[in-house]
Amino acid sequence: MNYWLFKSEPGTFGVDDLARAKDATTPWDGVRNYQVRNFLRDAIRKGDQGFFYHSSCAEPGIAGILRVVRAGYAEAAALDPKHRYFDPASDRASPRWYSVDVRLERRIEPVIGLEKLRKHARGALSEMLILRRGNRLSITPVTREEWRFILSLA
DNA sequence: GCCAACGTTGGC
DNA sequence: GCCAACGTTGGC
Repeated sequence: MNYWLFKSEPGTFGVDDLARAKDATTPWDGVRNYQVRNFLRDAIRKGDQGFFYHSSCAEPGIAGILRVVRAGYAEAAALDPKHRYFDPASDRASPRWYSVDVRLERRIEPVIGLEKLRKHARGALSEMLILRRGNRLSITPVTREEWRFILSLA
């Protein structure tokens, strides 16, 4: 089983939105970066866990724990001409974009803030991609050690 | 294949 | 709103 960090802006879609969704489950869609697309298509498996990270907001940080309940499949939004994520270059036979389904396992309250994570940027979290300057990937891998360490901060 | 311009991201 | 960093685009 692998661990990931899923990043989203709560103003667009945050933990509260996921909690309200049916079965607290949603397709993680809208990814338009090829490196992250490859994670969705090839690496993220059913049963994997992830942190739900809130970015571009008043309190950036980890706000919940997710479970992947469906592995990568062709992103539906890219195939829907009426959807804002529609991409005419994607089709069902050879999809360009992928999504996985995630379910909210639990919230983390209070949020484990970015500030708190940074305190360990030279220690246990020295390899943490989210702490790297300029990192823009919306999904990043998390090691088992990082996962456990961060949970201990909660 | 290069690279400048542009758009997006995300912390502050 | 600002700015740094990065990915993508498109002319050449």
